[in-house]
Amino acid sequence: MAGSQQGPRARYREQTRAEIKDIALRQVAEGGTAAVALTRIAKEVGLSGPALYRYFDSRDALLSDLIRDAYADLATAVTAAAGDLPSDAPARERVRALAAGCRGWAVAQPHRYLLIQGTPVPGYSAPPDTLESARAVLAPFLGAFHGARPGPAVRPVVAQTTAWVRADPEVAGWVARSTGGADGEPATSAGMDEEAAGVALAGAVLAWSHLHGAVGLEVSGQFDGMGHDGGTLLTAQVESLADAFGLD
Amino acid sequence: MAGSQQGPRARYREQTRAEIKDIALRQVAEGGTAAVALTRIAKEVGLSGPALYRYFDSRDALLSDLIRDAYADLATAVTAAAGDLPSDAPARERVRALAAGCRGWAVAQPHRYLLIQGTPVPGYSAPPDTLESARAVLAPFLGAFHGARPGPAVRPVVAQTTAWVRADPEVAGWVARSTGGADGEPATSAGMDEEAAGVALAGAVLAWSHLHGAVGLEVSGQFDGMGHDGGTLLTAQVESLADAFGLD
DNA sequence: TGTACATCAGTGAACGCGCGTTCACTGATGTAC
DNA sequence: TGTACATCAGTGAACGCGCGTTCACTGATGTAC
Repeated sequence: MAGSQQGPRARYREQTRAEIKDIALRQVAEGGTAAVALTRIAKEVGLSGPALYRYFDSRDALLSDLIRDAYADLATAVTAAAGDLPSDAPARERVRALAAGCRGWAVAQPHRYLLIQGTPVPGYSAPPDTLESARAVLAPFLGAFHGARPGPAVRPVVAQTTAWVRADPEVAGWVARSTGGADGEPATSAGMDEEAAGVALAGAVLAWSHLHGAVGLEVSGQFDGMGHDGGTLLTAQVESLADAFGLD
Repeated sequence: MAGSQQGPRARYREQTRAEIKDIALRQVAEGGTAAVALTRIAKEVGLSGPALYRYFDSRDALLSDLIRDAYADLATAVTAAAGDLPSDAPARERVRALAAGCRGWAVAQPHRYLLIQGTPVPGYSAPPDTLESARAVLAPFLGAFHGARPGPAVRPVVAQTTAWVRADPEVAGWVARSTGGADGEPATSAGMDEEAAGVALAGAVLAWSHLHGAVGLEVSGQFDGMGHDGGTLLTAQVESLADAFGLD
């Protein structure tokens, strides 16, 4: 009834879908998004070209799926990194772990990271649920920055995110839920909590930007031959960020 | 004799080359690197397809030129931003100006920035002089971070860059030259100066990473609908960086 | 100033390629009575 | 348990397309004497 129980036909179908995606991912790894070609996928999976249309509506639909999966997977990795910590771990350590988890995932499969972060694909518009997945990645960071004491350097960002939270109740609700506040609390309406939400959101967005910078440079190979370790760079940025937010 | 004096034939040639590049750039803006098509360029510029081969050896050669130009142009913009400052401006202000200059250039022509920073193009290897251009972009930052006092958060990066400077005399020479030290000084060999070079280089690399993060997120449109201003984010990161390096 | 020659811009035809996608059709697998 | 029907996976042929690039060739523009 829940759909998890499925006949052999449906199972085989999922299996083939997965195989198609695997091959497509390998093509991404080898030549970027532009190198994904249904014709070659079909050949490799042992099907005729048109047969692929039983599994994906179009090439774009396939790409959308890959991006969706990558986001979801990254979110899982980051969440797992948070889960490995003792629940009383200090905020700074949480941020460290989250950042390291994110980088670890990206470095292990650069092509999938580029799928998320890379140049928008020509003529291709991201699937709408991407936003939701992006939020899933950010959510753990919100918790880590909840209750932080932002210093002067980052205060303008806090002001901006606070305004954002105030203006968009939907975002406010998301932040409130993600910072682990009980669902019952009216976190959305109380003025004090809006400010706290702004702080948490500012931290998360800044963390995301730091990650995008350090990991992006590393993954796109800009440090090759520079004798540079991307991890060191990211760590430095994360520590600076933690300092700027007065984390313990 | 210097080649700047040229006949009308050569001038017309340069003009056509420029026109071809303009159209190619517009194609990049509209659909990414993959959308650059010689056939369509030829049609638009009023030539037959094969005629383009009088101006560029191949499609890859054309793309290389675009990337080269973008790098050079960004370097010019950043250098100009540095030049607008009074020569006795404090280091923090220098970094601010440099970062703002870089972002300004990128935001004004996002597609060219993506050409530099974006996902590596499938099957395309960057032209060798890219490295030199990248250095030209970084050079002004070296000057700004020269003589900085790095705090604990960024010290691991400094250690790494110092080791790098020590190991690669060519890089050491570049840093020495770019920090405005007189060419006569043996900046490469003296131990004290190697440390200073490491500090400057660490600052520059970190600045680059911060820029890549904030500007990259903004340019690839990840803040759209977030009610977020990329400039605020970048400023916050730059101030944090300046703090971490103890800039005045 | 005029002529002979070299250089260069540009053409049109042709190459083969792989691409995404549609269509009408076949055979196997499930489902309902 | 057996039969009738619906669903689904997969095929092969065909579509038109735009692409990068090569080739042999023409005509205009410069250069040398």
